[in-house]
Amino acid sequence: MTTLVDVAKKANVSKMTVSRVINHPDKVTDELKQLVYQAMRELDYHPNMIAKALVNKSTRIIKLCILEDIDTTEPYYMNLMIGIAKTLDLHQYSLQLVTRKNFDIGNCDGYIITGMREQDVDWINNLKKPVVIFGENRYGFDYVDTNNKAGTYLLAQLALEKGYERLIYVGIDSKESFEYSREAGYLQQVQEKRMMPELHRFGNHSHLAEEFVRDNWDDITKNTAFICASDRLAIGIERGITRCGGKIPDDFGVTGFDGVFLNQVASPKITTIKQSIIEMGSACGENLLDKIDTNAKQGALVFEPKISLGGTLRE
Amino acid sequence: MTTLVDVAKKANVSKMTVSRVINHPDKVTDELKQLVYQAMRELDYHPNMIAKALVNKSTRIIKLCILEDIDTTEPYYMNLMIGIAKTLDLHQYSLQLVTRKNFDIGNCDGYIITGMREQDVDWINNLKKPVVIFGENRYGFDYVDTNNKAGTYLLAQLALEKGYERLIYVGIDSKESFEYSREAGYLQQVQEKRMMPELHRFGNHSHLAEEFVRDNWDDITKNTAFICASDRLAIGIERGITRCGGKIPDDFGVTGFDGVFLNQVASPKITTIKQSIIEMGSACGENLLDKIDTNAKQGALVFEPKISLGGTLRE
DNA sequence: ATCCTCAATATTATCGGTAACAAATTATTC
DNA sequence: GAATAATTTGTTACCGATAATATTGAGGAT
Repeated sequence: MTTLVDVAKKANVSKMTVSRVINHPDKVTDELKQLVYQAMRELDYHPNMIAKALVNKSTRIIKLCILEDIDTTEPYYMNLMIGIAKTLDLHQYSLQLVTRKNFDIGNCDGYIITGMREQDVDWINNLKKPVVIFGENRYGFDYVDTNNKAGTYLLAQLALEKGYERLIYVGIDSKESFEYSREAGYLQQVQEKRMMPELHRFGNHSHLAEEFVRDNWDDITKNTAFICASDRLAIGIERGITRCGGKIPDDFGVTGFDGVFLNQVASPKITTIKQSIIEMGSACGENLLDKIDTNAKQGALVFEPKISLGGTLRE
Repeated sequence: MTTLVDVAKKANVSKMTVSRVINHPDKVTDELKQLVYQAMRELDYHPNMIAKALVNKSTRIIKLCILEDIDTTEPYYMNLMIGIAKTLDLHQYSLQLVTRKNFDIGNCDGYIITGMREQDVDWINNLKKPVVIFGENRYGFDYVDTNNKAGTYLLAQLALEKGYERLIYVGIDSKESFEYSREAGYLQQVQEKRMMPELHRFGNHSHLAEEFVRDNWDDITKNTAFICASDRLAIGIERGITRCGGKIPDDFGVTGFDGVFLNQVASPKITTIKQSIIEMGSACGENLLDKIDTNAKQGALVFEPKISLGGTLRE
């Protein structure tokens, strides 16, 4: 392994100059800088992160804290982890998976938190290290998420374009920010078209949505599309309609949200919002590392939603 | 953060003595050792891994090299990674995901390799850092795997106990060690019972197994059980039998192998071997870290298979 | 020419450990 | 009981980087 000193010798400067070329290039004359760059190239120099970490008193560990229950059959967290790990590995950081319980065991340089709820706010505010939240929030924490509002807005728009005349929103019975945003997207679309909003909320289980359809089958007129807040609910609606003898997509439309795994099981596949969780995970990592380096607020990083066409809307 | 020096002061010894208590406790008198332990406890001392890494010229990075294509919807690799990461995090190592292509970018302390084939042997032999293979092999590399032979042996035994009178083995058309072992398990069971072995091999796709059933439906007598080398093949067999009007499990039995995700989609669920990939991943990590510390061969670590009962065998 | 700035570069100390060597203590031998 | 060997503990140097401080040298003012 070539070190600073090797480069310094080759360039005929002190090792401090080499260090400065890397960390404060503006404080070195161009002439020397060129010499140093040249030497670094010739020796294929890569800084030793461990030495850096030692003097910076850093750990090169990032903790990923998942506050909700993990369903390992959902590739959601797999993708999130892959995305985060990709970035962290690139910078030679190590990812540590923690829960709220073992959160405080061992040091780290920063946190990525997902599944945050209102009750976690105080706790997060008191953390001493940089934090990035995966999932939108309204408490001013830096976060990365899909544009939830735009997602339902676009799906509702698409449903209307396909000729469905009534839009029923099927939401998740929860006070989380993403749910409000998804409702807001639906509402905005419906209001722009001067339609009657119809909202229902359930726990995020397919059978609850299915029951809803069966219980209200008589009131569900043909040419209705259901804008659902999750694929899970959408699958329940789809099943309910099919069991009641309704025809998808001819007489009824269904849209979901999330579309990672569940969609593979549904038939026909749900028209839904496809989130690039891997990419978003990477972004979480990048944001957090930036924040650690510069100590600067990162703000919100919002990914624009992409519609994944299934067979639950016409055409 | 308390350091060696803090502990040394408190215990009234030199920091070298503290270091020795940690790394070479046999070279320190019990008396001093007790003093030092006491001080460490009182100050809640945890060694700084980064400093350790610097002086040991280690990177605290382990590369996980997956040589086959990753299907992110299969929780297989997710679980493997979770298992490995769990162990590595505990020891403050960082996991880096690499492919054969970007394998040489950046340093590391050791490798975990999965999906190894014959053609990779020379390459692995030439690696300069400790290696543990995930998946059995016959080239003397340290590895972690399920006892593949015992798996099919047990499933075949179970099928016979349930009264199926003919056992057909449906294997994967590949020269990999695990496949030979699974065949061997079936063969041993069949030979012990002095039955005629019947082996078939296909690429690992459900539709190939399904076609096989349809093409040979006339020759497939009632009361036959299919011992398959993978869940994927088992699902194909299951579908083939059902489509041909056969009754599972009354007239036909099916067993699989692996049972991570696919099994959730099958109906009825396949009776298969359940592998605790997470645990095996942890074991890979432990083995590798041991190997890095002690430089000693770890040998093979074989997990005994557990049968996961589905609905594809009688009773 | 002398003194003073200010910028560019070099030197030194430090992060928290460990190995190699030196010193001190104890045990063994004749 | 002195000489020597063996064991235990302490000192020093070093791993590879960076911050703080010291040094050098060029240009400006007097």
